[in-house]
Amino acid sequence: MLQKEKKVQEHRLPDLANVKGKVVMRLAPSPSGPLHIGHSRMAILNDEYVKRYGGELILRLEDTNPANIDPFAYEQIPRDLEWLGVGITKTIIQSSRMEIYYKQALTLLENGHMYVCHCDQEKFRKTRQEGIACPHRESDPAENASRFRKMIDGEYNKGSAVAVMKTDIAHPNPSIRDWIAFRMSAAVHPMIGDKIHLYPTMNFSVAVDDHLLGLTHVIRGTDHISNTEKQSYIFQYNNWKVPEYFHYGFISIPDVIMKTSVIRKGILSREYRGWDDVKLHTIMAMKRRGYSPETFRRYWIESGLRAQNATFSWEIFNSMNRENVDKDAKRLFFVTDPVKIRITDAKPTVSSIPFHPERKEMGMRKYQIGKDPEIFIPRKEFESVPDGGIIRLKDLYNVIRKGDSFSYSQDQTFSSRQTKIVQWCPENSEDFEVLRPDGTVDRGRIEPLRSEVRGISQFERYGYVNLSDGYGLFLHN
RNA sequence: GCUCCGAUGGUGUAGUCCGGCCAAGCAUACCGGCCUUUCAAGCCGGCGACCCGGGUCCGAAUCCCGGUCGGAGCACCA
Repeated sequence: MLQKEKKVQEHRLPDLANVKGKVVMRLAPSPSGPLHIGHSRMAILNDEYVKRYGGELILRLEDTNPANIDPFAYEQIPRDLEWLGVGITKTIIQSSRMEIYYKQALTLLENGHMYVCHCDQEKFRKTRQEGIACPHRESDPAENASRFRKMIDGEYNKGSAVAVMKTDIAHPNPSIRDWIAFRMSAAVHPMIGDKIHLYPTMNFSVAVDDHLLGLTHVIRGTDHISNTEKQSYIFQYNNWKVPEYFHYGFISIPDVIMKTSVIRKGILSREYRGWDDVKLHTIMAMKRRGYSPETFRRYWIESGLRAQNATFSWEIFNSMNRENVDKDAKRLFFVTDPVKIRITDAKPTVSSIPFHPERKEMGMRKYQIGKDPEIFIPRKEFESVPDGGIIRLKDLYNVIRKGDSFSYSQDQTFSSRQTKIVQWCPENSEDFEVLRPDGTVDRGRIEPLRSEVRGISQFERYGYVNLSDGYGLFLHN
């Protein structure tokens, strides 16, 4: 059967400014854990533009803070991106580029654009807040360079020396005044071990790499606006061509833990089974529940990249996903909190219900129903029928309540508006559990032919459920 | 406090750069209808918005000024 093509207005991302031929863009997650739904936005937006204009999409793993790295992320992030349909053309890891950063720093130091500062953290913060230069700011470039080499060699401890980018000590925005470009860390880096203890800060390595990689366009959140200005000093000092920047507004996603460190803690404490726990919104977890990658793409394209902040809408996201999964979702009856009822003196029959009302080629669900059958219906429905009341067992027949049992109704007419239509399961149905993302479990009975259903099913009058794991994972209504 | 940004219905957006085709489009939610069969699907229909005040102009959601409200940044995180 032909599905009527639904008229959906095509949302289109605005054009990028200043495109000359191909574009080079990047994704720059920190490997502190697998990607979650929040990351999927920047990934898809960048991917869309590279696909529109042609060019390169570079995955740059930003691991210059050894204290916040999970080795698993290095392998999982590419998998997450692949599942989302994001086409990476090149992957680089910042921790393997230390020599490059050091070299750039030395040049900046020698040209007097950076200095090594030995003020303690408190003092550094205070003088900068007041817009006062510390004595180290005017030290000799050659001396700065030699101190920096000592930092590389690990001759200073954490906190006793930092390398600072000279900007404008009286800049109206205090955070832009002489910002820290390198600091010492005692931590052992999971990828490069403990041989290196001098690390660039994000603003330094990002600026250097954005240039070296030849980025033409950078789209990132508004939270990076002041970083863009900080980074512009490096471009200026080196006389580098500045990429085109665009900052999009922050989207807050309700009921989602965005902090990877919090998730990791929950995994360690066994609150979550792992990164793909149904209570989580990592790409892994959402994939497992049954969301389709097209949903992510469509949602983020429709959201666009306005400078305005917004709230993520699960209603809209789920509605889009429903459109993606419904055509392949076989229907099944799932009876929660089941009550077994006997139907007396019924007309023996074979129930015959399509797996999908609009796709008859998917076949029928057939069950032999005898003369005095016992079946299951939801307790809620059972309790709402008064003695003598009538209910329609969906796709079967009408029954009338008689005390605690039911009798077959001679009158089989009904109206979907006036008669209660209820899903049911035959006696040989199985126990079944559905895990919900709020951590609760719905227990009930599922019809035997569930064994023929893989992937996502629509449990009629209940919701969409992913059956892949042998038990149910609730997707959405 | 300082720096910067934004403001279209319940929610998400289109339109704003280059003022008229916008008495504002789409989606979702909601409401109603349809359907011998999903009181959470499907189809059809309906309700619902340009933050406020001035200005420019024949004409403003769109341009200018002021106000209000909201947000982001102000780390030896990214």
